[in-house]
Amino acid sequence: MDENDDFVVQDFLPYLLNRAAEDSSLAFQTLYKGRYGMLRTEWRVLFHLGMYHRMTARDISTRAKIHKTKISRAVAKLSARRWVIRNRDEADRRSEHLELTPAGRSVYEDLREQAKIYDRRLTQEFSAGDVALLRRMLRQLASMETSVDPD
Amino acid sequence: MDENDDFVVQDFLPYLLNRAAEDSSLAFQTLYKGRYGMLRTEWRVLFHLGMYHRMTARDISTRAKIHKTKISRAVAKLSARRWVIRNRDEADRRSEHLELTPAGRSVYEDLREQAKIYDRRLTQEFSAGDVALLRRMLRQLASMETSVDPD
DNA sequence: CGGTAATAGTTGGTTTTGTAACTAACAAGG
DNA sequence: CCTTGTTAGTTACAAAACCAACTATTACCG
Repeated sequence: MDENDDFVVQDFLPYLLNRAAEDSSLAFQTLYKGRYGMLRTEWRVLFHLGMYHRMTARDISTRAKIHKTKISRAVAKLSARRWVIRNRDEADRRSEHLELTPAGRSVYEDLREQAKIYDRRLTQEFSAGDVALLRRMLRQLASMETSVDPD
Repeated sequence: MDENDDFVVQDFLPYLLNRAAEDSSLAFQTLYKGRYGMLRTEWRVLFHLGMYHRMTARDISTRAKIHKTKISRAVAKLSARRWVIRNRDEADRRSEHLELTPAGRSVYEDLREQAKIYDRRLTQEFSAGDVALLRRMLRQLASMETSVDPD
């Protein structure tokens, strides 16, 4: 237990990441919460459907690494609000395909626009190169693929 | 709502930050949970006391941006385990000064060592310069001061 | 086929968090 | 002093997350 070495827990990467994540998410959270009464998981499910147009709960679970129970409840709410439509797969009746309704899509479009603005505000104090590097490192830390694989 | 512009929500910084934070914290979380049955807030309180030796709940709240109810509960648990000692401030009997016991300090020392190792593992695939930049950017995004101000 | 295992999604019960109200102690102005 | 306001910390109740067991359906394999 060497007391006088260089590592300080305040620089511990998971700590810094969590702090940055919490703080940077806060204002945007109040936006989708206040404007649409959505929870974070609902917003995440919504934007995945906005991007990929047609996914099963399992697809979202795999891609976004969200547990299936959270997705199940999020989809239930989104579907009750008629923002998402569920279509049972007739070839495999266990799973169902999810899609945004036009109403759901307009919510998505709105929040996507807001996210874009918000993202710019967060990154404006950094150089474009630094921001690009930051995103690359974050993706790698999250063991996400850098490339966007098609369906 | 321009569909074919460049912004994709998957690059949304709060999303990337949250994913990286969750994934990078996971293994370490199982460590302090499994080894000491601690929650994240308890670990955070512990390491703040490990660094600063003597703080009030409010000090921790301010510095770590943790809500006072969470700290209250964390301190209650840490104190029940005799890892933290509470000393009421006789000049202002509302607040109490918190310190690690020897047992608490040895838990801290152990976890700090583990954190150091874990941090190295997380960052080893990046260059030292990139990691330094990453930490700087994360601190800035969390609106934390870069300098460590003394008590 | 028939039985066991695996998968998609849901539900229930327990923890954990978040929010608001609370107690106790101090501060400040009349 | 004594009312009003503020601060440190705790507690209670509601919302959300977590984990385990459950149903329904398909896959595998003797």
